[in-house]
Parts: sequence; C-alpha cells; structure tokens
Amino acid sequence: MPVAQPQSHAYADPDHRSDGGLSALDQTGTLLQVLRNQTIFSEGDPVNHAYKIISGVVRLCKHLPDGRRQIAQFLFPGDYLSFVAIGDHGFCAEAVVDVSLLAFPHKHVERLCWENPDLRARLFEILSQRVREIQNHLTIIGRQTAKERVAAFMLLLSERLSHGGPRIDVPMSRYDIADYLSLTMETVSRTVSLLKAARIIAAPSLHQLELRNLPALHALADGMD
Amino acid sequence: MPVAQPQSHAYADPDHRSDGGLSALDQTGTLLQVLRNQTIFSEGDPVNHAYKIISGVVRLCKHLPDGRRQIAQFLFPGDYLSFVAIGDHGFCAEAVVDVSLLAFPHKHVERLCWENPDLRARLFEILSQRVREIQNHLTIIGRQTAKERVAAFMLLLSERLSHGGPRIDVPMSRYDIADYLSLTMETVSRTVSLLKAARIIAAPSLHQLELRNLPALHALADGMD
DNA sequence: CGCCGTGTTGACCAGTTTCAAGATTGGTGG
DNA sequence: CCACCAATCTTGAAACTGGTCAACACGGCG
Repeated sequence: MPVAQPQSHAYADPDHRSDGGLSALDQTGTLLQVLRNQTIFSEGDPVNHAYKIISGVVRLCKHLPDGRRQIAQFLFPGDYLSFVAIGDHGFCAEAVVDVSLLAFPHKHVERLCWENPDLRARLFEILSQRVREIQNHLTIIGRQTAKERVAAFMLLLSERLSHGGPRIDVPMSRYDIADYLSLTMETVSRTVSLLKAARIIAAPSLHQLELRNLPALHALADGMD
Repeated sequence: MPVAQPQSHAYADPDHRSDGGLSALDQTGTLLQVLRNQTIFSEGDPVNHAYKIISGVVRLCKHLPDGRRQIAQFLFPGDYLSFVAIGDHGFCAEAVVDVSLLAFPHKHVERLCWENPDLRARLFEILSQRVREIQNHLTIIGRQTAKERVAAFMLLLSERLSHGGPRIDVPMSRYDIADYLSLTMETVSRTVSLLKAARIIAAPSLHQLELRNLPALHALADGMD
C-alpha cells in the first residue's frame, strides 16, 4: 500500500484568527501533495498524523473483501482528517482529485493540546460536528430513496463547493457518488437524468452542476415528495 | 415532548479506577430513571446534560416527517450519551426498556474538563470510538444484505449484552431492530427464521437468543457468504 | 378465557441492481 | 486540428432483494 509521507517545509496559514489554537496548530504542519486516486492512508495503518485539507477533495472509504465499497465522507478544503488518534485507521483515505494537505504528527498535536487545553476543546467540537454529520448521512442512506439521496448530495456539494454562483463543479465520479450514497453508478446516473428532466438541475458539462430549483431540491431531500 | 429531568441525590460510583477523571465525573451525577419507551430528550432540544447509562438500553433515533425512523445507535450500560455539547440535539434518545442514568449538567462537565484536561482527553477518546462505530454501522447499512446486517447485529448484542453464557436476552422489539438495520420488521423476522433454520442461532423464547455457530455468524457479518 | 400488542408467514409488488449495449468525454498522438 | 482510443457515463431490459399488504399465530395480562 503506498502511504504518502510528509516531506516538505513548514507551511504558514494566511488565515490566522484566534480560534482556540487551531491556527497555531496549522502553522506547525508540513505541506503534502497527493495525486488523484492515490491513497493517503489505508485501513489498518497505524495512526501517525492528523491532516488538514488545503485544496482538493478526499474520500474516506471502507472496502469489503468482495469489492463492495462504502464512502463514509467526502472531505473538503478546511476539513480536518484523522485527528482521531486511536490505534489503527478504521477507514482509508484517498484523494478524489489532486490534493494538498497539511500533515501534523500526532505527538505534536498531543503536545499542543496539553500546552493549550483550548485546542483540544476545539477539536472536540469539530469531532462532535462530525458525529452529527455522519449520523445524518446514516439516516439518508438508511431510510431515504434514491431521489432523496441524490438531492441531499447535491445540497451537500452546494454547501461545500459553491463559489457564490449557482454553478458547482463536481470533482468526483459517478462511481464515487454511488458509493457515498449506497447506490449503484447506474441509479445515480438515472436519477440525475430525472432531475434534469424535471428542470430541478442543469448540467452544462459532465462534472458541472447548476441547481435551478433549490426549494424543490430541499423538498426532495427532506422527503416531502 | 416529555423531557425527563434529573431529580435525585448524588450517586456514588462503586467502580472507582483512575481513568482520566471519568469516575470523578461520575460521582457528580444525579440518578435519573426513565421508563420503557419514554423520551429522554428530543431532536431539537437544547443540550443541557450529558448522561451515563447505569442500566437498561437507550436508542438514539431520528424521525422523518412521514414516519420513517432511523436508529443510529443502541446505547448500553456504561455508555456515555450526549456529551457532545453543541447547540441542539441532532437525534432523540428514548428508553428501550426501563433505564437508569446518571445526568451531568454540561456546565459541570465543562468545569471539570478545565480543572482536569485529562478528562476532556478521555471524552475525546470515547467520542473517537463512537465515530468509528457509526462509520462501521454506516457500511453495514449501506453495503450489506439483510442476512449480513442481522448477523452483525447479533454479534453486537453478544458483545454488549452477553453475561458469559451463550444466552443473550434481546431487549428491543423487532421494530427497533429493523430501524437500526434499515430494514422492515418483516424482513428482520424472516431473516431470523432463516438463521434458526440453518442452526446458526436458536431462540428459546421470543426475546432470547443463543448463538449456536459463532464462526458462521462472523462469516456472514463479514460478507463471506 | 379472551383480548390486544407483537411477531411470523405468505403472496404480490416496487425500487434498485445487474447485465449489456451504446454514447460522451477527455486525453494522446499523428 | 482532427482522429482515435480508453475511460466514464447513459440508457434499456430483465432479475432480485427487500418492501407492502394482509392474514394468522403467539403470549402476556386483565
């Protein structure tokens, strides 16, 4: 398993607010580049570093022995990754597109946390938020239909990848989307076509998306079909 | 929405190891009893207390507007609950059977965390473990078949409720199990019957379970069908 | 003893997957 | 700049898993 290792010099975060020592932490990271579809770490690897995503998108996924795959989360610029420091990784992390990350040795994070208890409190908050997100994801996967799931996914993208305008570019493949939503690629494709036909979305190009009817999307995602 | 409130006197934890201030925390809790099927807190309620389950089983669930329900977790004696202190509850907590809990005002927990940073580190670990559990649950729900899900559930029960012997008593209804596994009650029932026919389990009574063939169960749960 | 909530079983149905055939897209090299 | 190729995506038809609806059984309790 190719495991990317930090190699570069210290990185200075331009955005340096007072945020419970988070930006102080960021300053200690080393920059790391990972190419599209490369593995950042694999399931079962010992946890050595925490990461912060600077640019690109990461998928957190689990592979079953027979090839089935579940993507637990997509992580976007600004997200922290693997600051859960227990034993081995329960999931593997892969770059959806070329990614740059800050890497922090866990020992380092621990030290900072002891010097500045604020920091751990802040990380605790972030982790709490994460729990909430996964639980919502669980409900979507567990109890919503294909249409509802795809709608929810598009709203996620618009929250995390919108550059102001209505146009979003979708960095991941249909296959990734399917494994995130626990569907097949085909079902995702069909459902997107359906939403296009209903004028709820438009797709100027394959990996671009325009949400034409936000209220309808929200209604769908919330199961008020 | 009936929200149970702590009412009782301080509770002394007999099990008082040095565990990062966790038992110190436990000593500050007030005992609280909640009857079967009563709500401990609802989705959207402000987060005021953290809890530790002393006895009984709790379900964490989300209700969709149209009646669909997803149970994110079952919580068992020893589990902490709602120590994620951000704004409002994202899920509701209900007693599966009569439950006794310790309740801790969150302000209190915060104060203890500042006095003793160990405690927050410990809570962080617990939360990390929780994340891992939910992610595994997500994979089960998302990518495994009915048989695999039921098998995984039985293994969970045996981990958390086994009293040494091979006999487990199953405190929750088929309906609860279904909503935990994202199936219907009927499918759970059928699948259990199937496993009985295959001599993998036995069910001396309706809410009792005996795992007759552990290896087969593990094989099923891991998708090596 | 009989009732009601809960669990089981059966027959049928629907949404999603599977399998298979094309259509787009993007990258490469002539 | 275009042609071609591989990868990705779309669409269609058939199969299947699990869901729905309905009847029935069980079991605890008045």
